[in-house]
Parts: sequence; C-alpha cells; structure tokens
Amino acid sequence: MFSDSVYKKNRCNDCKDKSCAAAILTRNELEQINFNSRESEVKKGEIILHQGSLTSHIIYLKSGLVKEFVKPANDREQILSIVKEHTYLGLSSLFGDRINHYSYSALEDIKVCYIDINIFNKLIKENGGFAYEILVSVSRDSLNNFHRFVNQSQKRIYGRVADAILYFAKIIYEANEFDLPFTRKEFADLIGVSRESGTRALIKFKEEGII
Amino acid sequence: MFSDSVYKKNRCNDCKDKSCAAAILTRNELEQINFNSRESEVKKGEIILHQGSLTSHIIYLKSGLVKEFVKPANDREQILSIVKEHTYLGLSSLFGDRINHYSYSALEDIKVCYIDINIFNKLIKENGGFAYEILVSVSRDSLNNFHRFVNQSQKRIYGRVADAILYFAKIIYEANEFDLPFTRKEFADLIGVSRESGTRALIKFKEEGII
DNA sequence: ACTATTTTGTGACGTATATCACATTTTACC
DNA sequence: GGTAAAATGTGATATACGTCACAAAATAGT
Repeated sequence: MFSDSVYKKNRCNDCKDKSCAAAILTRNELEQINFNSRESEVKKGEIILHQGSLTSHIIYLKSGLVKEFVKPANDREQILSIVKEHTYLGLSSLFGDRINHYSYSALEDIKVCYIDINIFNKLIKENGGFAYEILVSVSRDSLNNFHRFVNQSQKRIYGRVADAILYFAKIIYEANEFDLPFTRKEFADLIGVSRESGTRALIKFKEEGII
Repeated sequence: MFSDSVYKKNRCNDCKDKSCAAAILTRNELEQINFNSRESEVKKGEIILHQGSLTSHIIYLKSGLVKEFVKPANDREQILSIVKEHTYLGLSSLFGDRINHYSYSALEDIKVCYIDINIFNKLIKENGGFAYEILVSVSRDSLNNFHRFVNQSQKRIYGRVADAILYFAKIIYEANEFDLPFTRKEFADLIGVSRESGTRALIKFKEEGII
C-alpha cells in the first residue's frame, strides 16, 4: 500500500515506540496495522488535527509533546491537556460520532503514525486484550481530566499555577528543571486564566524563589 | 450463588433494562453475569459508592437518577455529573487503580445491580463487541465531561445556570417541565458557584419569566 | 543588520461573584 | 402538632481576577 512497506516488511512489529496496547497484539495483527498505517513528522507549531474534522485515521504520537485544546467561537482558547509520547490522540472522539472534538498541535517537532480507523476498530473487536488496554488508557485520560477539572474549579490562580508546574515536573518531564514548552499565553490558556494574571503569578513565584 | 438464582434461571437474560453493551452478550455470557451479580434497591439520599473505596463490584444503574461527585478535603463539594438509568457507574475508575475516584448517591429511589468485577473484565477480554460498547460509553462520558469542563471555565453564572437547566430538559428528563431533583446547594455545586449566587441567578431567571 | 511582528511586563480600573450575617420558610421528626 | 434542624432568600461588603492600554523586549523575516 505504501512504498516503504516493500522494503521494511514489518515496521510496526519492530517499532520501539509501541503503545502498551499494541504490545499485546500478535505479529499478524501488527502486520495488519503495518499495511494500513503511515508514519509522518510534524513540525513545532503545526496543527495535527482540527476540531470538527472527521476521523478517518487514528493518530498515534510516537515521540514529542502535543497540546490538546478547544477554541469555542470568539472565546479564549482552552488547553485541555498536554499529551506525551506513546499515546493515541483523540481516542474518545473515535468511539462517539466520529467527529474530532478537540484540536491538537505540536509543541515541538514530533513523529506520529496515522492508523486506519477500520483496522483499529477491527482489532478492538477481535482482540479483547487490546480492547482492554485501550480502555485502560481512555479511562486514565478521563480521570486525569476530571482531576484537572476539579482543580480548576476549586483552586485559584496560585494553586493552579503550582499545579501546572508540578504537573510538568512530575508527569511530563520527570525532572526538577525544565523550560515550559510554550508562551505565557498558552500557559494561561492551560490553567484557564488571563495572560496577564498568569504572568503575574509566575513572576510572584519567581520573586519568592520557588521557581 | 444467590438464593433467587434458583428460582429465576436467567434473570439477566430477560432483563428489560439491559445496557447497550449487555445486549451484545450471548445467552451464556449473560448467564455468567447472572450468577455473579445481585440486584438491590437504594433509597433517595443514600450513598452508593464512596470515593476512595476499593472496587470489587461494578455497579449498573437499572433505574433512577444518581449524582456523581467529589468532595475535596474541607472544600466545596463538586458534582461532576448526573447519571441516568442504564449506565455503569465509575467505569473509568475500574480500569485504572481499582480505587473509586468519585462518590455516587441516589437522587431518588433507585435500583442497581452489583456485578463481580472479574466477570466483567473477563467478558471484556473475551467479547470484543462488548468491549467496544463499553469503550463507546466511557468515551461518551469523557466527552460530556470535557464539554461541561469547558463550559464552566468559559461561561459565567447565567450561562452556567442556563446550561444546567437545558441539560435537565434535554438529556435527563426530555421534557420542558420538571422539578429539579435537588436542593439549591446541590444545584450550585453542580455548576460550581456558591449557593447564594446560584439562587440569585435562578430567581432572576424566574423574574424574567424564562422558567 | 534592520524593520515588522509577536511576546511579555506593568499599572489602573471595573466587576462578577464569594463570603458573611441574619431573617424566613420549609422539612423532618418525636 | 409542635419543636428542632435544614433549606432558602436577601442585603452589605470584600476581593480576585479580567480587561484595557501601553511600553519594553524578544523573535522572525528580508
């Protein structure tokens, strides 16, 4: 189907970046994915998926960082989450109305795989173990989001800033020192405050020597 | 296993309140659920599940209305969603760490079924169609919640009140006239505002004759 | 290297809504 | 049916944060 398949007999089987779910699949099942998928690179800042678009392929984030967001009409953009490598994008949209409910854009240069949605669904129905792993990951997302939701509605700006920073330290980078991969405006969109207020809070944190 | 099983050979198979997912199961699979589940009634106001508790059974809401909520330490209670009949409670907690992340309590007298978690997982792994339906429902939940999340962080009080009322009219009751099934405080907890502010907004709506 | 554009910092100001305090009504319970 | 407890309504007050306006700095494009 794709020219490089001719050369690399089973790219997916040898992939070092397989998802937990894909690790469950048999050689033959991976072969099916292999022949119905394509790898691609996306540059920093580019949009991978637009909210409202129809789902024909599922997108697997092989490496890099991605932001998941919505932009309600003439309203402030809201970043829903920061997605790490080895994750499928927009799983929950896949099983609903087949319309992507969120947008995704690359926070850095990334690698993604486009997998045919029909193969994906077929494997879910045929391989319960695979389905189970997908369920685990959809559920984990769902819980994380709820957690953020509750945080946002109950804490105010300093708490949110602290949460966001800790989130990056613990979950995303697993390190104590790092640079935020986006602008102040995006940071504010993530914690749901205005750009100015977000900045002010960050500065205060710096003054107090916490950062 | 349960005494009534002796009398009613396959209660689950004949159940008129089966979930979409359970409708996919074979007679034999339903039999397995039948022998590892128990039906029960819960009175209005009683708690069905406590956040933090361990999951040993999955709970299916056969009839009635339930509120899903969290109560962060000495903070205001936050209602996450209102759950309608024919829904599994806490699915997303099931596939994570097996700890219930939310609490559930009955908004009216309800009927629930407790299904052994091991049987449930077994069926997911063995019956891909069942797994797929469960995925659909977890995804739908997830999307709904996101939607609420975005709404709450972008609209202010009147918008939220309107959303909540429309939600009840369209989704929960599917009617234009209804009584809110809870107190003003709970209503406020649902839309994430203080009791007083929520009440004031409701009164304003009444004055303007919208309600 | 030099503009043009975008991002960031900072002050002044307005306002939505939380909080407090208390009166009134409704509900629950012997 | 009468008292206690919970739920509701209402005003006064405080404040966190959004918005606006503009300056400074950083980035990008030629």
